Amino acid sequence: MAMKIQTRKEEIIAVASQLFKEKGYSAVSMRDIAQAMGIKAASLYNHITGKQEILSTLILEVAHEFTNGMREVLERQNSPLQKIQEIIELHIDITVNASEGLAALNNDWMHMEVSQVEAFVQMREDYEENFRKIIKEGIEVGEIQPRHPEVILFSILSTLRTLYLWYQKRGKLDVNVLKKDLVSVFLDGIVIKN
Amino acid sequence: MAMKIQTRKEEIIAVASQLFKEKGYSAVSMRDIAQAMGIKAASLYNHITGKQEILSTLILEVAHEFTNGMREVLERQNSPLQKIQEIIELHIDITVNASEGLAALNNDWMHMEVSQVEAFVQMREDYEENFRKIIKEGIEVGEIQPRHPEVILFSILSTLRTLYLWYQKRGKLDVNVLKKDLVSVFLDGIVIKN
DNA sequence: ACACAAAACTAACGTTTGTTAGTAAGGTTT
DNA sequence: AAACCTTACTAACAAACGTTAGTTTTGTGT
Repeated sequence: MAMKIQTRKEEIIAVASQLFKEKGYSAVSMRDIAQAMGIKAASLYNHITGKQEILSTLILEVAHEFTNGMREVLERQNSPLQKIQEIIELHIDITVNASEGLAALNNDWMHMEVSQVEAFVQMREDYEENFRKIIKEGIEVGEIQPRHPEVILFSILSTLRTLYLWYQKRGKLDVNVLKKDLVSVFLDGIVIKN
Repeated sequence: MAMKIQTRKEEIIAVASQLFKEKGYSAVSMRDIAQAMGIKAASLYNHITGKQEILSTLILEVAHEFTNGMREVLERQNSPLQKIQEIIELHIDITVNASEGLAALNNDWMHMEVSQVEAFVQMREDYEENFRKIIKEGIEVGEIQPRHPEVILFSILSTLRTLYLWYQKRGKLDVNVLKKDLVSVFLDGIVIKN
């Protein structure tokens, strides 16, 4: 369930995120956003300072959800395998609830202001480093197969990051089924052993 | 090893694909491309008919590599599991050899002409449908775990499609190690069974 | 009914966009 | 040396861009 829209600014960001998802940030004009809201472009500036603010608000909002989610996973101090399962579920939950911002986060982060790009890249690297440590720990304690950690990290993260492209297109796959199957694919693989 | 550049048109497309990868098609101007080549924007039009032609040439080139690769996989008539392994290797090979066009193919296909978008989407759907059939067949003959085929399809394909973002950033992972580990992650999973 | 703030409007600005026209420089063929 | 491509150039175009200024409409509280 999406959060109820309260302010006009949030409404603009919601409409814009939809358009960004379809065509990308650079291909969406302020006039496009305004038209989608039934107003004129100049009117947008009563609520926001500029186009870049729409983008960065949108991206940093979702980025913080990931950062907070990761912090909670680490705080619970479960086993590496359980942590990985929780991260998979975290991504699925965010995708289901905030899927609009994910396209911008994945594809348009480089169009924010320079200082914000730097902060974003740092956040993303920290996130990946946390994930990498969990995988390495799992290998060390013998829970995870001794594959190149980078390959495992990238396989899981790629899938989770592009989930938004896929969810809702394939008519309403149940969230819990998705969680179960996705965890199963990554943890157990797809092969049936004899 | 990238193919040696022969015509001036190919050179333009090579330079443009690099820029598209960094900022996206819409954020790259003809003047940007020209400057990267050390000439003026108007000079580009001696070799190409317009900006969209650069994009569609680039995208359709790579798309055909995938289509041809899939056809060869199907022709060899191996077992479903072997076919999946070959598809994974196909993507890795294309990523290593033609990584520049993959960003445009993934993110900017909607900026082609309408008729080309339609052709592209059809090609992509056919490709996915072929892959889906392989997975379903694998489940039927008992080679693959009875998970939702869509989840398996999407997991593998998401990873393969965004491989270009990772490869070469993570300093020169050996191609054969990558193939082996990636196949292993998807087929066998990451868990060590007792 | 009046005042005030929120949010819309029109009009315009300076840039940047993709692209075209016309032309000059260089190399190769005749 | 003349003719001819190829490929670059300058100059300019109309359209679209993000954004600002100033003004009018709309809704709410007094």
